[in-house]
Amino acid sequence: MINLNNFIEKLRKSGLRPTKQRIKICEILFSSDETFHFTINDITKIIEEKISEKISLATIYNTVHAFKKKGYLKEISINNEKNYFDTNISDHHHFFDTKKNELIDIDSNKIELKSMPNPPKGKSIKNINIVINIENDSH
Amino acid sequence: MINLNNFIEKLRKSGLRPTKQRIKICEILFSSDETFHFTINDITKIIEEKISEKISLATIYNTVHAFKKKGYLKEISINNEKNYFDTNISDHHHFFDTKKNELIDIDSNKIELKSMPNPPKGKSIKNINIVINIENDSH
DNA sequence: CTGATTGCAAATGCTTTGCATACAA
DNA sequence: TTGTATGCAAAGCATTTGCAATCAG
Repeated sequence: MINLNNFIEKLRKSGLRPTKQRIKICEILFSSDETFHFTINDITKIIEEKISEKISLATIYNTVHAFKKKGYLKEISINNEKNYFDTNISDHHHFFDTKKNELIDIDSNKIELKSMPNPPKGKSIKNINIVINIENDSH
Repeated sequence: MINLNNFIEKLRKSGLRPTKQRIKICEILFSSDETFHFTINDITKIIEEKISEKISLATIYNTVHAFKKKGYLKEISINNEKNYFDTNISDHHHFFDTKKNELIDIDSNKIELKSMPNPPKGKSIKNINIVINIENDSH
């Protein structure tokens, strides 16, 4: 049983007013302990289907970006077609199923670089982004 | 000295008619041996500045996509903001300078994975995409 | 000639913005 | 009451599409 007060607390703590819309979106995103990968379109559909009161698209964009800024979500670059967000904010990488357009987390310690190339002079490494594209066998 | 006939040949061989526009774009992209990273906007500007006759945006899109389909270009996913193409079609990865929005190639053999995570059942690895974001020192 | 290619303008898709209304504190 | 947040419709931007005019073979 999920306690909405947790979400309300969470929002308040980070300086976001706990509005009906934000709480609803929290419920959708953070009710499960499992990682949730989604596009704006995905949650918009979920809201349309499961929720009695509509939330405007602008608010959905606002909220997702606010959550990202507060560190509750990570934005993921997979390809140039879709923009994904991830409730797993830890340092990690992804499998991407190119047929099903589905993301699977890869723990950071499961994937290590043997030889790391030196960054150009005067530059240092900020972060590393690894996507392993996968497809069905028999190719 | 670049011979346009090379481009004309190249185009003909792959079944693309060597039009004025396509040859011009070949010149811009393939005259140097060095890797060239660009967005559609980049070449559009180059064409506007350096070329007497304009090439319509639709044709630029057409041509770049045709070249990609023929294997002369690779499309690169760096982030969700810009869509890059690369004249280096070999298997390789990239540094991305997040301040200058600049790409630098990393040879495939300079960056090896120590431990490779197993793909989910029934799936096999298609390709791996690594982007190392870099920034100026003193951060 | 004949089908491929170009160029324009309109259409699309996704995201952002401006502003009046509603809401939380 | 006061500043935030919402929702709508309009605007923005990158990309694609439809189609008539043009070009290559």
